[in-house]
Amino acid sequence: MGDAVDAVLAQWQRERPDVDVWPMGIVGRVSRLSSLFGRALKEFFAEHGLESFEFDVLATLRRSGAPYELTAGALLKSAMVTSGAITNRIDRMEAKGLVERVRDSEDRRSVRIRLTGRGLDVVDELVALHVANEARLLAALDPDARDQLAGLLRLLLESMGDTSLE
Amino acid sequence: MGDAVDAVLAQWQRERPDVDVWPMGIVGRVSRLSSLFGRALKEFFAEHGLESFEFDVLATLRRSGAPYELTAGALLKSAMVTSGAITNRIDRMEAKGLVERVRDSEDRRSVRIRLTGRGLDVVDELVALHVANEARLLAALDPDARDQLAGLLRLLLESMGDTSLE
DNA sequence: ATTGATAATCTCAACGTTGAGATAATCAGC
DNA sequence: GCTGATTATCTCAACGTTGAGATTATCAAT
Repeated sequence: MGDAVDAVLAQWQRERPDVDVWPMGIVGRVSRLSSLFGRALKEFFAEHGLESFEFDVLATLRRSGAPYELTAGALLKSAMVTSGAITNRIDRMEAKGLVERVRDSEDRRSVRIRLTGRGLDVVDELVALHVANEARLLAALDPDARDQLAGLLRLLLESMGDTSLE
Repeated sequence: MGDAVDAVLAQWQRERPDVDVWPMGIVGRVSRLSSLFGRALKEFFAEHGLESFEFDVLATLRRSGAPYELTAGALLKSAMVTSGAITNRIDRMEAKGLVERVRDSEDRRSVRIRLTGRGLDVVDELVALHVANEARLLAALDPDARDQLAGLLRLLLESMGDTSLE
């Protein structure tokens, strides 16, 4: 009974009973869980010859709908990384033939990143397997618990301004 | 109404109605939330002249109780990073006078990392402020919601083997 | 039209992590 | 006591991200 964070909370309670460290029970767990999920996904994608970030870019383009293209800026926000990272990622994915850069003729500052035929095939073949793998990681939750958890996380994200529109 | 992940789920529903992507509603939110928490904490610690990882090491040593020392290996597991990263972090914290290395006379392979007086002062002064800052980030949750969320996250962590003992 | 402000992307040096291998110490079995 | 396996930490080259600045394009106001 108890995860690693329970042990942390118990230690604080013993050492600093004057401080109620309950927030660590949430922030700490979110952080550890994110790290564990990240490792599991990395392993899964490696088995399919992809980096995690590659699937992330492919999926972002795929779910945006035909013609499967977005600006570099849109990809950057979605991935929550800096501009240098996106440039680097797209460079490598372009070299692998998963995406291509298309200069926007309307606004020539923009670069549209477009899924290639191969990129579309890869993501369409993988998405169901990926979701099944994630479902496996979440097998400890019954359907009610899933909804509760998603709802609580949504509440926090909204309160921190993580909305889609802006 | 709706966070960024809701928008992602709606896109998938439109583009690939044959795949039920509910797991992304949890894995994706945990990942985004962890990233947002990380940024907020980084900012908070910077205001107090620390890196996030520095507080993390200080706190891990502090809550272990007197004499406030742990092996490099214990710190490594707690921080979920690799050995190279811990060596590097301790090097820098030693240079700043926050911790010191003590070779274990029982097992001379081990190195015990010990809080200095200054390190102890820093963490003891900061922990209450840090927790208050985290509580601010979680203000959207009422006490019941906090307990529910912590419980659901614990369930997942336990199922993924994130236990304290081993 | 010109000017200045804003916007989108790319460049690149500094920095931190990873992860395999090196080093050194301890343990288990013969 | 040796020998081999194991354990703990450190080393270091490869790699990816950050973030400030450069570049190029567009927009707004005059």
